[in-house]
Amino acid sequence: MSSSRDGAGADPAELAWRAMRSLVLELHDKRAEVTDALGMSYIRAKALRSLVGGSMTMRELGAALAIDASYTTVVVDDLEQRGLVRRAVHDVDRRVKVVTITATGRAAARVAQRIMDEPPPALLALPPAELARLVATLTELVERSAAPKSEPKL
Amino acid sequence: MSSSRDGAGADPAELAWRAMRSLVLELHDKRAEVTDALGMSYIRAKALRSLVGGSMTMRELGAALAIDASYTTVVVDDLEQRGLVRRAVHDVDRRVKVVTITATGRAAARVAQRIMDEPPPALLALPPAELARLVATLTELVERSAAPKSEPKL
DNA sequence: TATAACAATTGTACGCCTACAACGACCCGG
DNA sequence: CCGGGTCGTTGTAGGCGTACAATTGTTATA
Repeated sequence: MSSSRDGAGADPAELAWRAMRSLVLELHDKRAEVTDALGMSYIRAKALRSLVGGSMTMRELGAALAIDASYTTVVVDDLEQRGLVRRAVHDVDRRVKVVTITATGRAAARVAQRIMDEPPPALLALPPAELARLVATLTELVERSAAPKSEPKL
Repeated sequence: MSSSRDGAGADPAELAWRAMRSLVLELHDKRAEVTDALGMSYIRAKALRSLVGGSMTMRELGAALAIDASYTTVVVDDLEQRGLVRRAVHDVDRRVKVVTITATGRAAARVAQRIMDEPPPALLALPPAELARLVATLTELVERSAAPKSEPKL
């Protein structure tokens, strides 16, 4: 019973994975920081970040946030009341509404983005060579984990 | 505006951090897997995992989960009704109740732990040398991030 | 012994999110 | 023009957590 003990995984891959999860989930909960700094729920901040790239329809925004259409209305209502977002009727199709981020909304989105992208101090203190290797390994892991849909030719 | 663009962070540390967050939060949402597999909320699964190490009082369990005393009652009520946990009055102090995990509860906790500890396939496919370097770097990051309380001597 | 302190419970109210039903306004094809 | 489909909205119900207030049973203290 030395290989499947309670909390002492000896497998290197498992060790790496647990360390990663610990860093992201426990040691540096950026999500909590964001909601705290902006005074809004995480999904609202995510909506703002989504809108930085350009205006979207309610439907598109809901899809981007993976939330229900009705809840999309609730979220946009809230953001609009805060003056972070504007709603306008689409020019050609008057059914759809186009959500556009405002200047203040953009500022809030920037704050959120900066908080989430700010690396832990320990990461900044890493020797350049070691950091470079880490980046190489991690980006490869991301690529190989992201939707391995039957290798897109190439 | 080439250094502070919208989503193209050039800083290596930032790249590493974003990759890590992407892996843990988006690409491999173990938390969702656990709640899905066990049919219970994450905090309930966390309660079970906490109890594997030994019985705890309601108060201790609440502290371990960082939840309110009243909500601790709710959680334990639920786990007890599922037969995953037992409540007993403390021998010496009859105010406190000792929560003990059952055999089935232990099995559920094991399932949860296994899901969360299971590394992404891409991580398992890494060359041993690269994996070893990754583990070394990550564990150091964890150590340096975890409560840097004025260097405990030594 | 009176009284304070503590553990657990119950109850209430709220915030956040999911899921679903129903509706009005609108577009589009027949 | 009419009927079917789409878009956004409103409403409802529920799960999950957080945060308090109040209560009961029990222990410790003055």
